[in-house]
Amino acid sequence: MPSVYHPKDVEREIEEFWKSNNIYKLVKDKSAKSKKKFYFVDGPPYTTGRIHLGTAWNKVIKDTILRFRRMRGYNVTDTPGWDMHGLPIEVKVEQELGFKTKRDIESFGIDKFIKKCMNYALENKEAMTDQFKMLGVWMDWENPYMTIKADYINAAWWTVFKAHERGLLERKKMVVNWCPRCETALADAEIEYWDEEDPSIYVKFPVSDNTYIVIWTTTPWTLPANMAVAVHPALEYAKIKAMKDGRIEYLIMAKELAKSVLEKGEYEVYEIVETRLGEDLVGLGYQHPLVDEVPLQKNWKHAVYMAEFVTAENTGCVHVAPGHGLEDYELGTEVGLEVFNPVDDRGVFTEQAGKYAGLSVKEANKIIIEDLKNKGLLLAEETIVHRYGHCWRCKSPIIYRATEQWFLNVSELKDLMIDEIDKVWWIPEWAGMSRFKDWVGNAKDWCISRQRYWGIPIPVWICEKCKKMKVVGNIDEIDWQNDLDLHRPKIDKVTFDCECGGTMRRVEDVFDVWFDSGVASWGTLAYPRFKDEFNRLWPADFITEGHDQTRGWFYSQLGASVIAFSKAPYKAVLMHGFTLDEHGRKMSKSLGNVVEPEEVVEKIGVDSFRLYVLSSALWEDLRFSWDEAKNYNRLLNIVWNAIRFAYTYMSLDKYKAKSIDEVELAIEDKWIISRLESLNKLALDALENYQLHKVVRAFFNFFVEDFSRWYIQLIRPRVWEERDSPSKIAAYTTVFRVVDKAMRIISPYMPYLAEWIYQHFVKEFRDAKESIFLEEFPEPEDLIDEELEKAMELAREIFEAASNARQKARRKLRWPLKKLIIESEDESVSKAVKLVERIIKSQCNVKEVKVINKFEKEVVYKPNYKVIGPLLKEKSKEFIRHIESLDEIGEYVEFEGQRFKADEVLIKEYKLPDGFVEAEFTKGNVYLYIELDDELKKEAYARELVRRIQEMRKEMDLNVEEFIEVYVSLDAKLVEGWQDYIKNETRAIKLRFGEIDEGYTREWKIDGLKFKVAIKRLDGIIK
RNA sequence: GGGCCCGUGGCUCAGCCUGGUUAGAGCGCUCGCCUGAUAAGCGAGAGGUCCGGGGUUCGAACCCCCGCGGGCCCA
Repeated sequence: MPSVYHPKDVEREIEEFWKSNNIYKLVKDKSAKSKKKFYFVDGPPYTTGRIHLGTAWNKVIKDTILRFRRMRGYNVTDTPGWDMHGLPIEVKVEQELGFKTKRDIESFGIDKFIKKCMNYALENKEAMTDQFKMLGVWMDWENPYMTIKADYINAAWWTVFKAHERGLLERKKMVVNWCPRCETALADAEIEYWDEEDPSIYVKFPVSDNTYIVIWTTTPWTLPANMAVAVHPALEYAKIKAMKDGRIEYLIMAKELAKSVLEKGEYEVYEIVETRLGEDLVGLGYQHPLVDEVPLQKNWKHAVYMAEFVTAENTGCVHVAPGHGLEDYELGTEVGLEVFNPVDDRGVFTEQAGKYAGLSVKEANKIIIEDLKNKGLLLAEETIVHRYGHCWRCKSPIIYRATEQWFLNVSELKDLMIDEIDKVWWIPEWAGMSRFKDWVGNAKDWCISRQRYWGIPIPVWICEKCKKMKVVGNIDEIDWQNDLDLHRPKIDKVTFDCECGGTMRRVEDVFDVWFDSGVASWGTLAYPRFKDEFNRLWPADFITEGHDQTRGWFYSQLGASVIAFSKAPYKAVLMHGFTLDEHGRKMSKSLGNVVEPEEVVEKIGVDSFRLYVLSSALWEDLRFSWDEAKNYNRLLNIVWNAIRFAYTYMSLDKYKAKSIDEVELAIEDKWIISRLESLNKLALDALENYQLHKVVRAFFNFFVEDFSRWYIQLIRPRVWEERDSPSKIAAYTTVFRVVDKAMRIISPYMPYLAEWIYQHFVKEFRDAKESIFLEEFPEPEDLIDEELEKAMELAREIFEAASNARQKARRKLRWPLKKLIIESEDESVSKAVKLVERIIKSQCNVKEVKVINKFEKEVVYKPNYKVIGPLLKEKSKEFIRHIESLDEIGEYVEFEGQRFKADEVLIKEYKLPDGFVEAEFTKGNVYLYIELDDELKKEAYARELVRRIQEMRKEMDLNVEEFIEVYVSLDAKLVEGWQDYIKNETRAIKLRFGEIDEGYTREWKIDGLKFKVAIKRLDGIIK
């Protein structure tokens, strides 16, 4: 084994091994034989071309779960998916071609444009596949599901057909989010909000000559489409007589808001002349403020209506434009207002807007404000910073427009959806029960149509003559040749003959891309073209995505599935967090804080990366910290070194695996085996319950803390015993069991290193499978001994306390000490210590360990001057002398007829007997006797000498098994009785004291005593 | 305005569901130790109003309520 863990080498070797031996396929074949199914559906990443840290995290979670399930004997579905349609790609291609509007696309040619989009998606898919593979993600990369393929499109069409059958598909005029750049409708899920500065104006709508009703708006451009004013029925409104620049006006607005509005309008004096409830204002007519500029407005009557959505904010009177607001539209439909929308697809005013025709809404804002000012209708003008919606792809501010769109009426299915949410296992629970339910509870009908090109064509054909509608639910109803045929513009040429003799043509729209992925749980199985797999697998056993998918994929899938099957499409959903930078900010190019997965993997290796991202609660955001990530590399290095230590000796001794029943286990062996089984139990439970982070912690706690830092230290002497020593074989057997099992447990998390260890360590000592991933995930065995685990815990605590005491007394661990006294009132301590006494002795390097209830200490009372002084003043000295004369001190001290509480006037101190140093542990104290007698000193010197000879052997670069001759310029008496020990430890054939002979020589110092050591190597001489 | 989540040493995070020793870990810092796992490793020390306030309880980081701060989503 190489002396240092180089993740790159490990990854390269294992990747090559997997590839040339077809391991993934072997694992799949094995998995395929199982009857236990595990249907996982991949949330398809959008083919943007590069994965980021979040996507990497996402796939690592999935891969870890899938590897675990395969090892648990499940037949795992691991089809990866790709989300390949939609605006993001269109926008990218448009940018590449320098296009500004849809007209550019039309003149370029839709067919060529679609081809570009398709190539773009396919190329990106390839690039991203490589990136995922680089993370060790084992999925069926050769056979992914793609939203652009015929089978998949068929699934989408079939779903819409189902909706149609159930009367849930509807074309209706509705106010929708509209992107003026992309010239299409957008779903709520496609809107990004951020703060933006907008005008905030108060406008007077003329009721009569000098009377006005005052409204407020941040979108002056919607005023040309104003049709009404809404007031809240129960709100109190006031008519106010107000004066400004010598003119008197009567203004109508909510009474409680009047003051602030009038101040904004800089009115000098004002008084309320009349108040009325909102409901009493209904029917009050007014003149459209821009009637001269928008002549069409003359055709309609404008008046006040009441509406519940009005709140006591701004003026309490709401400008209503049914063509530009959802609530406005709903009110308009209710009371029969005209839905006037003089804005076209590009966000430009049409001829209907009179004076404003040809202006974009943004440009019109300024001019409209100017016009209102000139007409004396602008009460006040300010700006406001508020959250405004933007197109998720091109970032343009959206507008609201009433247009004809296709809807899935999912709001009718809300109750069913919520019932289904209850049946799903959510991890964490609040992801579904609180967050998701809240979103679904507010769900509106789903606008699934987009006026775009690169998407699944909506399979609705309408007769030009009689308007009869046909929904195609099966792609075989039309003539198609290859997988990618079913796109625009080809599909647009397909027509059907109508019964009426007319021709049916397809509506031009394509689907909202969220609808694509919404059908993934059956689309990936090519249902309904093929039914077997679907019948066997559906619904999904497990999905996992980030919390942004609450309104995204969790929702689109639930909606589509409830339409198609009246049932949730998944049984368990793990919601994970976002990756943020280490300060908790979003990673973004503009902030310059983006960390690329490649960079991380390059620096610390795939396994470290995977362990890092799986180490904290998955549903919480991950603040990426380089220091933390690097730490996992360090931990793996410890794992490596621990295994390397064992490997060195086990391979030297040509160890062959034995069962633990065949050897006589020492107490520490039984202990680490018990710990191993505890880990096994915890890991299995955590993985089955999707608590992935718990395993990472437990694993390192076990492998680094228990195994490397403690167990290996305990067995070191056993490892150096002669070749056939049963105690050594028992240690090897234990080590082997630990490594073998622990690697299988952690292999889903760190596939490369675990496989490497399996190939180079496990296979060396036992018959093994071709790959660790052909092994079973270990089943916990009944070898947990809690009493022993507790006892060992205590031993470690005592060791730490003893180390602490040594540190205080400056006694190196290498120097043996006479005795260690453990003081504890806890009955269990003495029992536990007995169990592990040998270990405590050897680790603490003491000759004797004793447990007692009470360590006798001399009690010394010292006067508490701080208290005594102020209390007794000039008598203090006398009092102190009195105390010093007492032989014994009870609870009270009598002095000149007064009683003092002893613990108030005295400070009680304990004095340890000479030679002892104290330290505490959780269940008591330890007392270490640190005085050295001659015998101990000889041993200490011997150990010091051994240490130095070893150091020199290393400097000479000697083989571990090589023999030497040693000369030491010391008096042999100093190590009397320890000469054999020294020879044994250093593999010295000869050990001479006195004069230095020849060989490699160095000067040393022990305890201030200077001397020389010379070492001669004995080439070729074997004892 | 509403929903959800988060707030624990300088930093990154466990623990909270299911209340119970002296609240843990890693990193960083200081001081040591060990060493044929050695371009490693280990220990100790310092460092905490568990966001604040109230409540329930014999007992609250944990359960409840009210605030404050941050994030996401909605209006």
